[in-house]
Amino acid sequence: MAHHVFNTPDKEIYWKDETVALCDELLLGLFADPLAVTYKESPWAGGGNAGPSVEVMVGGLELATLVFMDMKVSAKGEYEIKGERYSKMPNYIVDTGYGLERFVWASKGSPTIYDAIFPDVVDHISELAGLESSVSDEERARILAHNARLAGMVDLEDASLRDLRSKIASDIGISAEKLDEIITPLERIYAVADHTRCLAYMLGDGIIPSNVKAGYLARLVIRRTLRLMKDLGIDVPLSELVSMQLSRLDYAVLDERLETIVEILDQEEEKYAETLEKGRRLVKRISEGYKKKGETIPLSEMISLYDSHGIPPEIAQEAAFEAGVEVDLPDNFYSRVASTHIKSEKVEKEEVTIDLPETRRMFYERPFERKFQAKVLDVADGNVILDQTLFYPEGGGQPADHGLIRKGLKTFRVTDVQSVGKVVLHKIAEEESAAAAAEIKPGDSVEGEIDMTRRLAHARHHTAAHIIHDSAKKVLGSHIWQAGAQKSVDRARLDISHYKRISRDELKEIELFANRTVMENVPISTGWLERSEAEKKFGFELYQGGVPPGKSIRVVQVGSDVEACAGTHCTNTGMVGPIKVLRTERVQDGVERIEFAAGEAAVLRGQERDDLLFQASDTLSVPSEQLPKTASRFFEEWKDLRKEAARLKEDLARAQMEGLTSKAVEVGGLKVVVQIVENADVEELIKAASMISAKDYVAILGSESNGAKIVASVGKSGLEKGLKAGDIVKAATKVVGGGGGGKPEIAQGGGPQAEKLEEALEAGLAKVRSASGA
RNA sequence: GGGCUCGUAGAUCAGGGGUAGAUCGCUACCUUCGCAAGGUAGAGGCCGCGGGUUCGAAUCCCGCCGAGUCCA
Repeated sequence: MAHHVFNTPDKEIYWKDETVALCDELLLGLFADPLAVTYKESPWAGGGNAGPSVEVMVGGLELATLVFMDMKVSAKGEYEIKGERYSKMPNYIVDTGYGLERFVWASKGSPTIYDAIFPDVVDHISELAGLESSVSDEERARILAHNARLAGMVDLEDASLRDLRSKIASDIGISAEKLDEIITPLERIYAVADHTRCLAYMLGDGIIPSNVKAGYLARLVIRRTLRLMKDLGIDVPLSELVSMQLSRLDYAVLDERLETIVEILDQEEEKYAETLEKGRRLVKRISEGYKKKGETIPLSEMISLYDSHGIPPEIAQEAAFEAGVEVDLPDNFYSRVASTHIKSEKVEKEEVTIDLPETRRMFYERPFERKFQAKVLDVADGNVILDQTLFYPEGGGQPADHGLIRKGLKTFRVTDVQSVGKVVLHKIAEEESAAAAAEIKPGDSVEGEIDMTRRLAHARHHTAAHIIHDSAKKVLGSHIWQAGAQKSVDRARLDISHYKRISRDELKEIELFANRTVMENVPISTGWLERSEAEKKFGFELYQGGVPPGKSIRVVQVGSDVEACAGTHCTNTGMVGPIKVLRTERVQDGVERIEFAAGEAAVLRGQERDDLLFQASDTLSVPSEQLPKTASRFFEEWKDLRKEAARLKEDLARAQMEGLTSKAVEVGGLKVVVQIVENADVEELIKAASMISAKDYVAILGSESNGAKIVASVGKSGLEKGLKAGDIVKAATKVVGGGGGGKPEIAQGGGPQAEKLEEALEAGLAKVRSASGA
C-alpha cells in the first residue's frame, strides 16, 4: 500500500506536516490509543534521492514509513547523507508506504507477522524442521511478542544484536542463551516462510536468477533460503516450498509457468551445491598451503574466497577447520568486503533542451515515401533542424536513417539523426558541415531524401526481431522477455531472458517458426492507442522494449506478437524475407542473445557460410556432406601421427646415442660429446642429450632447423664440478646471435645465424674447458 | 553496468618461460576358487581458440569464446 504526491515549485499539494496529520488520522481511526503511536524522524537516502523520513510505530511495531524526497545525488551538493552528497531538487515528492500486512498483524495480536499472514506455511515449515508450531505454545508466543515489541523500538544501526538480545532476555526474565535457543530456529522458520513467498512473487513475475540486477537479488534470496533450510535440517527441494507459496498467491499461476519455476529453482539449488562443493575443495587446498607454513588463513584470503568464488566465510571457516587451520574472521566481515569495492561515480546527466517547436514526424504515416519538403528552423553544430521530417531518429534499438538534404542544386549527406526532446536533429557529414552551415539558413526550404535501402534493411530486421521474439516464446516458454535489442543493416540481435543455454535444436525450431510466420504473410498492424486501453487489451507484455513515455503509445502487432514500439516496420511479414539465425551467446546468466539476419542480409550471411563450406571441402577434396566425417578422421590421424613422431624421435635419439658417445672427447676429466646432428629438431636433440648425460657425459649438440638450435646437457660428474648446462648454451648461442637457457642438467637455445653453428659448438666446448678448470 | 577468479588426462587439480605432472578412474598382467584390497606395467593431452613478444610460450601480453563469483 503506497501513494505518492508530486509537488512542484508552482504547485504544492501537501508536504510533511499534512502527511503526518493524515497518517495520524488513519491510525486513530483504527486504534483507540493515540499514546501508543510514535513518530520517529531520520534522514533517508536511496536510489539517487534523499530527504527526511518518518517511521510510524504502534506499540513498537513499525506500521508505515513516510518518505519525503527533496534531494538528489550531486557531487557538489551541500548536504551529506550516508556518505553521499545531495542537493535540493525543485520538485519534492511524498512517498508513503503503509504495511497492509503489518496492520493485519497488529490487529490480530499473533506472535509474529508471519503467523498472522500465513499460519499454514509456518506450520508446514516448522513440521519439516521437526519443531512444533509456535502459535500453540503460549510461552513462546509471549516471548516472541515481547521480542518483537522491543526489537522494533531499537535502531539496529546503533546497537548490536547481542546487546539487544540480552536486554530482552532480562526483561522477560530468562537467560540470554535460553532466549537465543528459542528464538533462533523460529527466526529461521519465519525467514524461510518470508523468503519463499518473496521468491514466489519474484519468479511468478518472470524474474530469472542471474549474476546481475534483479536476477541477482533473486539468486541471493534463493541461496540464503537454502542456507536457512540447511540450518533447520529441512530436507526437501526449495521448489516444493515455493510451489506451496505459489499455490496460495492471490492470482493463478499457469501450470506451464509453475513447471518452469520449479525447473529454475531445482537448477539453482543444484548450481549452488556445486559452487559450495567446489568452494570446499578450494578452501581445503588453500588451507593445506597455510598449514605447511604454519600460518592462519588471513582475512584477505577469506575476502577473495567470498568475493571471487562466492564462498561464505562461515563455510570457508568450517572447511578450513576440517583441514586443521585457523581462520582470521572478524565480525564485520561483510563491511570489510564492501570497503574493498570502489564506489562507482554517478555521472550527472546534463539535460539538453532545445527551445524550438516540435518536429513533425511523418515516417509513421508515410513509411515508404522517400522524399519530403521541409522548412529549416535552425542549423547548429552541423545539425539541421526542420519543421517536419521523414528521417527516423535512432531509438528503440533501431539505428538512424541516412540520406540527403538538398537546397537548390547543393546536396548534403545526412549521417546521423537524433531525437532530442521533441526535436529531431539531422547531422550533416563532418566534411560537409561547414559548407552546409554557410548554405542552409533558417527559413530556407529544403528537400530531404531517405536512403531507402538502409531504412528497409532496418525495418526488416526490426520486424524480424518481433517475429523471433514470438517464436522464442513458443519454443522456450512464456517466461521469455525481451532484455534488449539492436538492429543494423546487415544483422540484428535480440536478448531474451531464459534460464539456460538455448540448444542447437531449439534454435533451429525458433528459426523455422519465424520463417513460417514470414511465409504466412500476415499483415502487420500499427497504430496509436491510449495507454490504459492498450494495457487492458494486451497486458503488460506490450512493454518488451521498456515502457515508453506519453499518454498514447504506438502498438505494433505482428501475428501473435503485440508490442509497444516506435520503430519502422514492414507492412506484412512476407516483406521481411528469409530470416537466418546466426548464433546465440550467453550475454549474462539468464539472458541469451540471438543473432540473426533478415531479408537480403540473411541471403548474404547464408552465402558467407556456404563459402566457408566450399573452401573447407575444397582443401580436403571431399563433398561438403562428408566434411564432419573427414575432419574428424584427419584430426584422429593427426593425433596418431603426432604420437608416432614422438616415439620415433625417441628411438632415433637412442640409436644415435652410441655413435655420438663414441666420438666423445675428454676435457678436464669429463667426457664431452660435441656434435652436429643433421636434420634434428630441438625435441630430438633434447632427447639425445638427456640420454647421453644419463651415462655421465656432457653433451653439446647442435642442428640446423629454422636457424641454429643448440642443446647442452650435463651428467653427474659435470654437475659435481659445478658445470651448468645453461652456461654452456648461453656461451654457444651468443655466437649465432640468439640466446638460451634452462636447468643445470639440461638447457636449450638457438639463434638465427645457422652458418656459425660449428663455431658456436666450439664456444660451448670452450666454456666446459674453462668451467671444469682444464 | 563494473570488479575479481578460473579453462591442463575421463574426474579433481599441481606446474606459471626451458623434455607436460600427481591423485582417482580406465586397460592388461601378477596374486585368488572367485571378489575386494595390494603389486607391476600401460593407454589416455591442439595445456579453450586466435594473434603478439622470445632462440624457445601450457606459462608473459592483447583479443575472442566458455564458466564461476561479488558489488551497484
